[in-house]
Amino acid sequence: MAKHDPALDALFQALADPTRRALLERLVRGPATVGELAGPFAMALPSLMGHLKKLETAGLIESRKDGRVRTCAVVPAAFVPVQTWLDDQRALWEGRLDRLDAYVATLMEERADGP
Amino acid sequence: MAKHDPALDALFQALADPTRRALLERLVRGPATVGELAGPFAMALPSLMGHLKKLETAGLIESRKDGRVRTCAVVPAAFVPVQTWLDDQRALWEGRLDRLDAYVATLMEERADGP
DNA sequence: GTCATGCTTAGCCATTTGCCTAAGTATTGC
DNA sequence: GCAATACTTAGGCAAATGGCTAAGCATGAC
Repeated sequence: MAKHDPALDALFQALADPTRRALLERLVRGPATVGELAGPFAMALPSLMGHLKKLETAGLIESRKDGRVRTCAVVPAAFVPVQTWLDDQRALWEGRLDRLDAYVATLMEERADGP
Repeated sequence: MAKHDPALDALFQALADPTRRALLERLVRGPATVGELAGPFAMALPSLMGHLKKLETAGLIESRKDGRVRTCAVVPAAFVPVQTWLDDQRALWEGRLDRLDAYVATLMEERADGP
């Protein structure tokens, strides 16, 4: 059990912004240049670059510069820790339900055996 | 397609903090009072209450006050939009791979039919 | 009633976030 | 070379975040 996973902090934080999620939604459909990514957004380029930087720092995207053009692509593996954390919580929750079921079953049996 | 889902903003934001994730990790195991939740944390009570408030605002937990004790419980359904967004992105990514496969297959056929 | 308990409210403070404009750098096209 | 293109860097600014202390307000125990 990780007591405090900074990678998860960065991942969830990166996903918490609508602009960054929109960028990812675009990039899962295929790589794009910074200019192409910026197109749909009513935002100054440096602001958008800031978002790309955060996505890259979190590991959610990678980018390479060819000449004067930077091309970005999503890194699907980066979503795994997020998915894993969510799955873990669901497993714990369901485990709790199972124990509750077992407990209720025990109560029922005791009642059936009772006076 | 939601152009900008504020609920997702709040959910991911809520999950981006290690203290709040730790609180959720505790609560998926069962309900707890504010005092019980605060126990393990080296943090002043008002700070921790702030985190609980954010979790509740995001819809990830619910709380009720009985007498002077407030009891909190996780709301598993609240995770659904997060999971859905992740699933959607994976589906889009996989769709892209499928189209890439199809494209490669087309190329291969063309080459086979070629001069 | 009085006091301890368990939150709650109010207010302050440092840092981070998200956005901007302006100016700079590196390629590419003519 | 010279200009246009595509980012990039630098710096500023308002608002949000995450933490604190101090004081307040119900409730439960005695």
